[in-house]
Amino acid sequence: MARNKHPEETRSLILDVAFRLFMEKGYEHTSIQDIIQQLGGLSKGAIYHHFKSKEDILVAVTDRMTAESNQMLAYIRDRTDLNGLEKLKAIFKESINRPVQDDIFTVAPDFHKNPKLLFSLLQDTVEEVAPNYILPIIKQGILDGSIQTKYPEELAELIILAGNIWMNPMVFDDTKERSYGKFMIFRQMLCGFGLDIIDDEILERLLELTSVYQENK
Amino acid sequence: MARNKHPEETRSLILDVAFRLFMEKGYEHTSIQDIIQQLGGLSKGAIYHHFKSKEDILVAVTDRMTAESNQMLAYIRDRTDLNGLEKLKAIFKESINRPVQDDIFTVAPDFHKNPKLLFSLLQDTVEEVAPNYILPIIKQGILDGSIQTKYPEELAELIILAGNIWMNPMVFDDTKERSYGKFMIFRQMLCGFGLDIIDDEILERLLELTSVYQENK
DNA sequence: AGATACATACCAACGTGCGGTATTAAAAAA
DNA sequence: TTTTTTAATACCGCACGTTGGTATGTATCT
Repeated sequence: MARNKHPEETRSLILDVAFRLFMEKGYEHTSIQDIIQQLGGLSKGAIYHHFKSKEDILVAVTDRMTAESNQMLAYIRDRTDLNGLEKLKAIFKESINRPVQDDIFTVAPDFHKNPKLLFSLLQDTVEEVAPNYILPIIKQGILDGSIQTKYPEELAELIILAGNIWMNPMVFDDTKERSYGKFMIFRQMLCGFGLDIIDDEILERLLELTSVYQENK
Repeated sequence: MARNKHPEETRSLILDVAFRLFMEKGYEHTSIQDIIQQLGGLSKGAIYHHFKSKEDILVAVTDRMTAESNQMLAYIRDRTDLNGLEKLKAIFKESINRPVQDDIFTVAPDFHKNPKLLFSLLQDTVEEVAPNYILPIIKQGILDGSIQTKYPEELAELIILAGNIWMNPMVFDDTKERSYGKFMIFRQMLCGFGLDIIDDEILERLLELTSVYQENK
């Protein structure tokens, strides 16, 4: 096969295929051969030209998964018209409405059988999202008086872990009822921290989303 | 090598070695060969006589890790002299004092690089511990009036996930200060659910433990 | 005799490295 | 400006070492 003028497209194609296969069959049960076959004409050398290892592909895949979401987080974090509490509220509202989730929903992945991918997401949540996006917001909230806590780092981590991982209906394959219960408990937890950021509008949208996920399986 | 009169000892030995290696190098970077070498004289046939796959060894390892803890949970769950809230308190007190943790602490494992093992523990927590041990206690608490919630399943899951996974200093390699902060946030969370089960005695013991872990690394 | 507890030899599949080739864009020469 | 050279890039495809797993053999137990 001839050389491609736009290598980024090849790279992107590899990621497309890898993402789909990782979701469908799991990272560990997807071989480089599998990716090559679905790629149509490309060779092993091509893959190892663009990525230095299979694990490197996984990193790129998860990066692309979270990139869009992180952009939104950065935007809200850097707004100047909201106080800390309002920013938190905005984040949960947006993270539910944004299509990042929809993309993933259409694949209907099984994190249930994908420890590596889940772990990757966990890591990203704890090492990137919590300290770089949620923490600054909470710190601002402490300064402007809208949030009270003596342990902002840990609060940031707990909130985003619960919200992003535990509440994600894909991770533990929750039923609609289960998701609803989780959400109510999550809401109560936030209230316990003095964070009353979940309103009925958000709640409704969440129930819609979980329905979509249920139907697509 | 001659045949062993007590095959359970061989089985146990395999698990000992596997456990140590899984902790030190991670499940995926531990090969069957590695285990054989550290086993001293035993062969591949021996391993595959006692376990049907590498994954099967992992399951056995995690089972052994949680067995002791689960026994304690069952004991407290079935006591008749405590109400629900008191049982919850007893559980957190015991889970910190019990030596299961100490065993693990001496190895100073890196869950940080061990997606499979962490996932295994996560699964056990959600599918075994939460529904079979914590949930019955919460349900009892609802009946006897010591606990109030409309979503016992989800509350059980969140509490035990936070307590067993998030608060475990090994999972995300926390510093002493980090552990302290997490614990305080955890305490506040529980209070938010009307569960005032963390007293100063528990808090002190926890700080001791995390110190031990820090020194052993 | 038959089940158990291993040892040995082997296999297919895997991730990865590498020598080679075709294609391109940029620099140099005309 | 056009042509030529150069060096980097995009890709091929096979070979290599390792991996998890199996089939078969053998000694030892009940």
